Amino acid sequence: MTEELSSQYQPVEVENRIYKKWLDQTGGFHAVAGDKPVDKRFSMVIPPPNVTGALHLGHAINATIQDILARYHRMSGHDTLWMPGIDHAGIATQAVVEKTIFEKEKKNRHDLGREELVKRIWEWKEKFGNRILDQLKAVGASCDWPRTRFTLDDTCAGAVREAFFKLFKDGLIFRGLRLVNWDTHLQTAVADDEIYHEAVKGQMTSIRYPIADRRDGDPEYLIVATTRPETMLGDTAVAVHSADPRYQHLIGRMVVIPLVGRKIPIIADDLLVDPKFGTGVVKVTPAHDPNDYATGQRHQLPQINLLTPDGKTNSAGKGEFQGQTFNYEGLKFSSETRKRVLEDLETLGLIAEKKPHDHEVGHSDRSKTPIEPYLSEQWFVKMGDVPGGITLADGTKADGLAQAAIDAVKSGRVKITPERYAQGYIDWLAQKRDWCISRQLWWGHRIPVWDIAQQQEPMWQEIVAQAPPDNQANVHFTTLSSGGRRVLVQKGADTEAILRAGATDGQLQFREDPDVLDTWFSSALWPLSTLGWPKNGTSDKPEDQLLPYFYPTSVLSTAREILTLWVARMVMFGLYLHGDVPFKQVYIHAVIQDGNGKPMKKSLGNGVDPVDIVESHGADALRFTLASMATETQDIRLPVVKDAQSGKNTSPRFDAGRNFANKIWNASRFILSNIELTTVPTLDEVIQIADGKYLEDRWILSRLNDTAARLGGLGSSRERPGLIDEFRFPDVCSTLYSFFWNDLCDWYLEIAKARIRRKDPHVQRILLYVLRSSLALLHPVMPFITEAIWEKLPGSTDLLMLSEFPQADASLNYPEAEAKIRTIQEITRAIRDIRNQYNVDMKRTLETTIQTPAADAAVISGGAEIIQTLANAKLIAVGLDAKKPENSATAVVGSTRIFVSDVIDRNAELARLEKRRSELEKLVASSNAKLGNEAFVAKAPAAVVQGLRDQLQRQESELATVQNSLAELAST
RNA sequence: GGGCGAUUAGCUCAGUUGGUUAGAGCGCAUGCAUGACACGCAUGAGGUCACAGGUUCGAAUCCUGUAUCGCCCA
Repeated sequence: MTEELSSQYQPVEVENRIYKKWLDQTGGFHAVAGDKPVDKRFSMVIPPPNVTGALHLGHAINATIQDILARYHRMSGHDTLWMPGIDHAGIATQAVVEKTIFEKEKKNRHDLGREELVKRIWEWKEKFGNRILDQLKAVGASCDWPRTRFTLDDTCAGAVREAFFKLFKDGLIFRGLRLVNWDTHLQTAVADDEIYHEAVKGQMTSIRYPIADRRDGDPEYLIVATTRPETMLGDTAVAVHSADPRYQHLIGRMVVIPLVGRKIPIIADDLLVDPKFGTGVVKVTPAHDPNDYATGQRHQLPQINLLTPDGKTNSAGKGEFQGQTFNYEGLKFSSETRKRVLEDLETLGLIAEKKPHDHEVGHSDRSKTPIEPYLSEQWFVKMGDVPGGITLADGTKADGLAQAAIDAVKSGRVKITPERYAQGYIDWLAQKRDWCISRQLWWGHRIPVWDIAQQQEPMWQEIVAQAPPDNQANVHFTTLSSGGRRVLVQKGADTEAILRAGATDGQLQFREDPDVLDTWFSSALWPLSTLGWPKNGTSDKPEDQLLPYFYPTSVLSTAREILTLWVARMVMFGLYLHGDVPFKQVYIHAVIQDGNGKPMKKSLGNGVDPVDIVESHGADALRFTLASMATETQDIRLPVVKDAQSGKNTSPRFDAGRNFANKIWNASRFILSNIELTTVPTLDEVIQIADGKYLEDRWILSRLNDTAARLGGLGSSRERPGLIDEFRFPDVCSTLYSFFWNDLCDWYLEIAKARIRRKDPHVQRILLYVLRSSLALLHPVMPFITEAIWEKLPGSTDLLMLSEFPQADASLNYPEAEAKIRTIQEITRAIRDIRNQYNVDMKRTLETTIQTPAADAAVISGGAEIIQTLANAKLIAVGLDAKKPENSATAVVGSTRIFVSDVIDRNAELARLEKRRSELEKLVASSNAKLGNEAFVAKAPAAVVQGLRDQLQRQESELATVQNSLAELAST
């Protein structure tokens, strides 16, 4: 044994081998639908990482958390499914691949064409897209790999089609003209979360708008300040505050837009206008600013779009003013047009003031170019309430999609941990803002909508009517309320064939919608699609059994920034499409920052690559450290340092995990090299041994049992939840750590060494039993090292990961042994303290006399062997009448006095005792003050008062003992 | 501007309904090659719980306000 285990744990040597062994023996952690009751099933879906992604610490901490849960539940005998997969991440992926192609071939997407670009992205995906999954494996993730899904694969595509079709038929998808965030470089709408804001040095320009039809007392101009003068070409009003005395009388009158010459009304809008800011007059450009858009809606103002999709001024950007013509068409909107507008205004003398002004400008995360608010036709999912309500898949009614998702959290059907995050979720949904789901991209789920030439609709109807009935149900015609376009929506491959057949005949004209769906649309279906929806146990195929068995999933563990974008939408779709919530619990994990509280970012160079840590410290060390950090606060700091040798970022925090792994390795090595057993003893055998003469055996079993109870709770159905069930991962780690390191290694192994040396078979059994259980308790957090040691246990054949998670057992509770060992530990520490204080060599045995009341004397005498071993002491006498030897040092523990002979240093002794006396006097004074307070004695619970009295008595007794010792010292 | 979080030992964090002397790891100090482990062992030092009020017999804990940092939403 010893020769094959090195004295330092080498994780790289074992991790690959162990992971392969798991894969081989479990079919890749494969789970199938079984026949267990609901409370014996456990399922999770992984938040699918982007296909372009590489593992970062956020992934690593979340994978660790999920894997702890998965392994714990699997070991608890639950059918456990952890569904893995990756997200096609529409805009991010397309941008990455487009960039690569451009760098290599100097071709853009239009040069390649749609089909070719999509083909190239698929090739790229096949080549690089699984990297992050391999990295997750390096961390130990026990996902059901054979089931790995991709949001763009056929199964997910089927779910997307089905969902879109149902939403559309129910009138919950509509076409609308809305202001969207427009990326003029990529020429697509982008979501709010794909935008970052950057401070830009700009200019606040005050422009004079002439008042039309001036009357007496009217000013000549209204002065309007703006940072974006080019948008004035699309102004459709100017707004003032209704209570502003400067302008009240002008409300309802008109101004003329310079350069354009259009007359626009002066309106009152108290939401838009802050009369204290600037001149108190605001221009309103509904088509180019979100606030103005809302204002436009309130006042039914026209919307004038000035922008072409590629960011230039369109034909609306011209006009006549004061007899001159101005035309900005074709100029770049926010740069060239702005410059020209300012020049022209300057020439006309209409600029009242210019001053520098820093403001925040939204930039596209993908192209890094400024975002333009852009009025365009997009597809939306209706989030708000619908007259008459909507019907969810279980037949119940809801006011609307957003409301259904709000109610699921409010009613507790979905429980969010930490609870405070529920409010943000509810507040966001309560806005019920319609969800723009179309993206002008090529990489993604194509929107399954076809425009039909109006006169051909009868022909369509005819073709469909001739199709098999099954297929007829898969198409839906409608006329859009906006614009009156006829469209057809369809799902299923067969109907698509019909469409294409009709088209190739040349008789029919239809145009497939060019856009793709927002990536979150397919992500929102993730728990459904990965489990096989819309199929629902409709066939005997195993993959069709997953949905009824594992849905709703048990836990979703994720980061807070996607609570709204992703979690809320999954809840919505789960209820609407399948009639139940997608998960019962949501756990939001903390975000790891660097040591200065800054988020880890590539651009800051402050990130730690988890793969580096796996290489330098081992996956178990990484996991233990991350789990120790997974608190319920929102941010956690990880001090980052650059490793001098490798030049890579790392953190000393990971050493704690590595050291713990090494400790586990060496303790196991020690135990295994000293046992001569061929099987692991049973619980009954161990209880029989514990009932023998060795106090420490009962104690360590009791400590082990307490650890199991804390981690996993009590009872087979966990009537009392354990730390893992409550997501208290740092407590899980510290409980494991203190049991294994302090109780087992520091105390039990040291006590047991004498019996180990004389090959006591009983101590071997206790050691093996405790080690085996410890490995099982540690396994969810540190799977590799525990599995590797497990292999070496006598008679070991099965995988640890498939063994039973130890349950607490009342017959292993030994409270009396725990109390006795506590006393023995105190005495031992006191003797060791004297040895340290007086610098006595470890090799010298200390002759010790202990003066103590009868009750403690029995305990101490019973534990004499332990004390003598661990403190290298020899107990000369123990008892109330034990006398202080000449020239001895004194330690005081409660009312016990410990005399260590022949180490006396009078001054040091005096100092020690004085210090303790001073501490005790303060404590006694404090306790006396409390007990002297009549209000306290009258109002505090009796138990608290009595507790304090007992404490005071102990303090006084110890103080008397110390004073006694001081007096003795003075008299010698 | 609105909401949320954090502020406890040099550092990173615990501290579960208010109640006995506020804990851990790292770091620090002293000693130690001890038949598992120096990625170790033993012992120790180190905290007016951000600040100011308040409630209470009693506050790190509850309330109000202030400051600093951070996150989310607009």
